[in-house]
Amino acid sequence: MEKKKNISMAVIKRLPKYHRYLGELMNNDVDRISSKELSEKIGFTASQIRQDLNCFGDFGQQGYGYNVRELHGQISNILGLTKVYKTAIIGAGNIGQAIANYTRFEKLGFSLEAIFDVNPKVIGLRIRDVEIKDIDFLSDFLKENPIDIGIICVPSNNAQKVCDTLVKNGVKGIWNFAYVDLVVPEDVKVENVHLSDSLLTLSCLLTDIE
Amino acid sequence: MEKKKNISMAVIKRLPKYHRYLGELMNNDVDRISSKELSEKIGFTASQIRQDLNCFGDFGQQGYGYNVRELHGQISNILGLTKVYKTAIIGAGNIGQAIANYTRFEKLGFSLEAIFDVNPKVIGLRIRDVEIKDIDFLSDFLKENPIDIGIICVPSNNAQKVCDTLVKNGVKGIWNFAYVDLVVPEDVKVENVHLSDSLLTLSCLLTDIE
DNA sequence: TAGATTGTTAATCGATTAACAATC
DNA sequence: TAGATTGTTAATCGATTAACAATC
Repeated sequence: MEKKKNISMAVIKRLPKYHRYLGELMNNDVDRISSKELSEKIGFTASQIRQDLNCFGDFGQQGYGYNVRELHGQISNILGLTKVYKTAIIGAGNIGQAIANYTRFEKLGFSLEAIFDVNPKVIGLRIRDVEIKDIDFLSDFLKENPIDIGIICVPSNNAQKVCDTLVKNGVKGIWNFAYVDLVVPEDVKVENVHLSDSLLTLSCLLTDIE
Repeated sequence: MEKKKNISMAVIKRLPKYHRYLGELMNNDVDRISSKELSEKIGFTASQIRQDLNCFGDFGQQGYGYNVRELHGQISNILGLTKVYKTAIIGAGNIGQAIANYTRFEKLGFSLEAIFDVNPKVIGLRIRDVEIKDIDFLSDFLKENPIDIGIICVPSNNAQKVCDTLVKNGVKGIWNFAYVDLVVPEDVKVENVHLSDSLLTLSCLLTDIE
């Protein structure tokens, strides 16, 4: 096993979109596609598509294009969708509950193992068969049940503390919905969903200036 | 009023982060900050910070740095936070309800005017004093009540249809949580929150390849 | 074989960083 | 005035696009 060292973040950020479009093509029983055709659907240039894919291997065939099913499988592989990731949600507020209720993530191979919260009113409740546990037991739980991805949905002021607990107990992936930038060791990966940033970006695009 | 024509998306995407960090500095009663100090906090280079800010004006002062309160105000202005945006949520499922329950967006000047759904079980319910309306009345509602930003939280297969209705009734900003790429006229801006893409990016970062 | 389309190198474009004169 | 720090130009770096030989 060797790290994907030289793959730029720009490329990685495009991979999920390839995965999605190829999945749709598969569902529509399309067998093959050229970079040119895919380009028209997905909105990247054909050149960029070929460059991106060639970061990972020679998946195409001259004169033919790409086999949709095979390419989808390759990208699934690159995205790490061939294994099951164990996840835990910390914070069962609005966003935590929303994420817990999603079923799409399960289908992609992300298994929700536990939910934690501080609020006695929600502790003991169940979301899709997963009981909300007292956050005081987070550390103990992680020691017994290794988790791959911690999904942080607590208020910003508690997020770093929760993050530290996760990291201390071996969690290597953090999906962070709190509006803070978390500090983690180098081997821990953080992916932020900063909804306010997203909304402000939109607001900026809608605004003219003097 | 003149368009921010030559500002790259890379710069725009950083603005919310400036806004957030400067807001925190203000809360901590910091009066002035140099690009170097801000660089250490925010994680961009000092040079990049100065370049970014100079896209919009000369906000600093040689030998002194930037006045925190003034710079925060300028960025609020650039982000369009000086006006109130009227928003409507379409789709009162998990994510729609979560967004509706957020109060931070109200504080930033985004006012939730209405919520729509197809499900008779939720129509008539209220989230923070906003009643969930029948989606059949969306078009009529928009004609009477101009909306700046439509927040699409319906399932992917209905998203484009909802989007078309919004656009047809003058909505210029779409905050899209559905997992599709929407087609809109050039003068309509779409900001996507594709949670699956985000999770898959994280999964990719956690994965080694052969 | 002829046509199509890849993989890949080279050229271009854009974004980031470095440097420094201007100036508070 | 001396020191600090900006605004801005120039240099570098990286990402995208174009071009085309290789080859199915």
